[in-house]
Amino acid sequence: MAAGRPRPSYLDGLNPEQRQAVEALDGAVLVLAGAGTGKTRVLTTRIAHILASGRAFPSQILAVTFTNKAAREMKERISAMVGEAVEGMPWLGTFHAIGTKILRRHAELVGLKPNFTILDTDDQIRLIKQILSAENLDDKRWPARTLAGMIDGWKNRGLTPDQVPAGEGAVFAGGRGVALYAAFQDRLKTLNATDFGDLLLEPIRLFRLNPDVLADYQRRFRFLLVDEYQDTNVAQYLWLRLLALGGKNICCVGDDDQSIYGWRGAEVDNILRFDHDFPGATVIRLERNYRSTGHILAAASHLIAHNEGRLGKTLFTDDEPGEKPTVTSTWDSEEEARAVGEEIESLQRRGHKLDDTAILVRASFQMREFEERFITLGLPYRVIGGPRFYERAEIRDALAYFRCVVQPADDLAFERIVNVPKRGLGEASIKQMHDHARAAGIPLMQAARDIVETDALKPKARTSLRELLQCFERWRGDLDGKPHTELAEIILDESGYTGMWQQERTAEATGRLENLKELVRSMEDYANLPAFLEHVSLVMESDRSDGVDAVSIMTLHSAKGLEFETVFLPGWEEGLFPHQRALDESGRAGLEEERRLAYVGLTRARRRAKIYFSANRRIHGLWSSTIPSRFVDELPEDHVEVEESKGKPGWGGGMVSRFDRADPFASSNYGTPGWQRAKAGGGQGGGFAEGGAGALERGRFGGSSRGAFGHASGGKVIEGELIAKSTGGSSFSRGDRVFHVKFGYGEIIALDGNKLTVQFDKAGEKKVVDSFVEKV
DNA sequence: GGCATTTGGCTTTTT
DNA sequence: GCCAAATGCC
Repeated sequence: MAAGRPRPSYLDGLNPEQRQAVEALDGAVLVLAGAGTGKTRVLTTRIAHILASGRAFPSQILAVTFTNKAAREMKERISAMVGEAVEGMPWLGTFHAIGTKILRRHAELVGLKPNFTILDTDDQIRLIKQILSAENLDDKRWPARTLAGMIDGWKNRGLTPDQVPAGEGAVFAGGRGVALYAAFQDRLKTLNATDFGDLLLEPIRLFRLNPDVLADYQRRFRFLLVDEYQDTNVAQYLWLRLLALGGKNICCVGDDDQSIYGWRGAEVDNILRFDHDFPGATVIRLERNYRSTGHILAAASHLIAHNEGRLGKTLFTDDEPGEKPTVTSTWDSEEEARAVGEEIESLQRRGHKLDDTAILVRASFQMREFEERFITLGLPYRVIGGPRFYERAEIRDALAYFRCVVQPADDLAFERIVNVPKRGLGEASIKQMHDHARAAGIPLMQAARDIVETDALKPKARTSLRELLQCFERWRGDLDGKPHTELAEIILDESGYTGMWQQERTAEATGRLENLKELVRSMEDYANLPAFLEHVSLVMESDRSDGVDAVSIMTLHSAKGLEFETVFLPGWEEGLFPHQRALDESGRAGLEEERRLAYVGLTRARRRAKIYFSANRRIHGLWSSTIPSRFVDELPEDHVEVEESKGKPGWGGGMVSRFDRADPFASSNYGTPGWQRAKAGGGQGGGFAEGGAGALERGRFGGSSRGAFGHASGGKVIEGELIAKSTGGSSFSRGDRVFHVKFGYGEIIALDGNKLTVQFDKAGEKKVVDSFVEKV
């Protein structure tokens, strides 16, 4: 791999923009890589190029990703290009893994010991619960989850307790939010633990408090590379920015149109502001798409063009136009699943592989209907995502045992397993230990040791606690003596943990025992127990794909980065997609993120994209009539095919059946908000009028005066902003009784255009748009 | 302390 | 309507 050669082979096959992105090594570079434009290829080739050209040693390159999967993939691809040199790339990993590495090296500087534990979300919440109950706060009124969410939010924004804006902490527990955050941080330090947020926040604090340490890393990292830059949160941005100070060579790759994690703290602004943050930055656009056919790309591009806050790219392809994406309406979600099932079977008959097929849903509750249908059909499928291996109770219990052996001060782990299996050590016994531990300022396990020597506990409890403690002593003594996998088995056995599941003799218990075996097996790859635990807190995946040809079912979020020959996109209905909550909570920004999600969904398809919406869907148990998603309207007419529903009657005509029976306001299909607005005629009424009227016209599928996807008059409407543009059309008046799908029954107490103030019987006073309620 | 019943919530998810 | 968690009872 001589540097002198005119054109190293790894540059072969790159298009001019990709090549520019690979070769522009100096200064700040932003690569705006549209969907399917070869983003990962550019990133990995760029690293190969840095190495091959001798600009830096592997250890001088910092390359960060979000997921372990992405990091692994990058490692593999780089080593394929440059050989084993990657072995020496110690700084390629997730933000959290690299943060941990830095933090362990300098733990003392931020009040931790190098062997600190990393708490996952579950531990974090249990700890917060303890703090809340110690403060005598009613956990009904002030749930630990809520505070955990707030703390995560602050950490995502890089805020330590003293930096939280005054007003923000005030909303929790009567102004005690920030104090509780501070208390939580204190507890973490006492436990020698961090949560995920700290893995970013603490390095920032470390760097700020110790400029010499920072300078050291700034010197070390000659090149910085960041994957999925649109997903970075403020803390990650600050972290990067500190490291990049002094005119570093930083290269961020991302796509603002695929930013779908705003709700967990990602700041699209980071990418939108890049050239402001790094003056003189080179911006390179990758717009040549190698994935999808022309029609799919056109549909996706046209859809995403409805977003305002974007940098703008124009994707193009040399591929044939191919099949137009289809839009199919169904009567209800059951028929939708049936239609998708039939289509897949038909594709299968024509020789398509199920592996090349995916169903991408907005919310996971949608999956069940497809699963049920596929079971009936005998169609193999796999659900991607869902509960992760290490989140399963048995795995967490086993890990807690191991943690107690390795880290006697790990109170959370000890508390988790002290009475699992049942040892007669209930709440009362645990309280004893807690009180003593707190009073003496010692870890729980040590407190337990003291208590065993007194007669504070009943003889029975005392004996079993003593036995447990003796076990831990013994296991700890074997840490160096026995191979760690063997020790792990001994621990699970002698503690009675495996015995507990064996006794249950249910299919579920068998599965759990399998998982435990799998856990022990996976330990073989690590040198010892501590090394394994270190790894497991950050990584640990369950995707054991079994090699069977099967349809993939997953959420749109987990589909990002994947691609399939055929993609089914069901549930394109207002309220579900875009999701009502995204609109309510984040208004326009929420809508744009939902639209990006739709864009991500469409661009997963190589040759076929099939969109569905159904007229009725069960939401929280209630059958509700629904309206096609505005995203359907935003697809370009010329690039989309409208299909008749496979099932019998489409919309207008005498539909009957289940809906009528299950519907609380029976026989009133024609009285639903959609119909009322349709009757009122087009743009009136604001709210969903546009979608509603259009939908019904399309519903008959006779084609309408506006064309299949003609845009109705009136501007875009975003719920949550409660646009009052309607005049006259409203048929409501004060005192009317109304029904709302979410809030139930209530009485109108005030009107303002199409905005109603309703006193709901159960939900209290709310402001709603009239199109959401119906007269009763 | 363990089991049965009631309650509440219900978008997306990584580390 | 369904599920997990929390409460209440024995």
